[in-house]
Amino acid sequence: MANYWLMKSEPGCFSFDDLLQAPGQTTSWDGVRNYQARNLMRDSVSIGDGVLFYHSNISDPVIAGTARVVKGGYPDHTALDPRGEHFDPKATAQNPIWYMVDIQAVSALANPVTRSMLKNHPGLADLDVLKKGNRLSVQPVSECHWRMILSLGGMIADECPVRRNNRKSH
DNA sequence: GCCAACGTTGGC
DNA sequence: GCCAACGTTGGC
Repeated sequence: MANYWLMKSEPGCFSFDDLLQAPGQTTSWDGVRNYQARNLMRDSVSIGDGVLFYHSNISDPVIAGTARVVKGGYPDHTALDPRGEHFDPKATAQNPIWYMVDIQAVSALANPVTRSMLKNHPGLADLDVLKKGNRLSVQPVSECHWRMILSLGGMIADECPVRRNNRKSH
């Protein structure tokens, strides 16, 4: 069963449009230098998983589009390049320390889902990216949240069936 | 531009 | 191993 993730990028650095224009509409998610995000990419992010592409650190943060994982965790070789900005002197070929995945664009959202739209949706109250102080650049997203967000984005018609079925027990 | 929250570093 | 200092993230 595929999993779902939210990945953050500052659009001034790399935007969803940049991904659409990249060769094969694919990019390596390199340069992540946070152990928690590293562990997720190394151990959990797998081929076929769904990705919400989130534009962070702008006046109106937004989920711009969706992508899919086309290559699971593998060593981030940019840590080995002494001239690159992601160089880590502690990394070696034998002990790469840092890992990355490859993602390929699937589609821009018909209606980009802004942060305020996310905050206004009661069903998304516990979405990780909305939590104060959450800086993790790769975050797990439940299937329920995934569906709600794609629904807000005008990509699918239905909302989360689990939520509908559980409503009586709340 | 401000500043709260977080992760990392390094002295002890 | 503690924790203060620091740098970074990122919403507002």
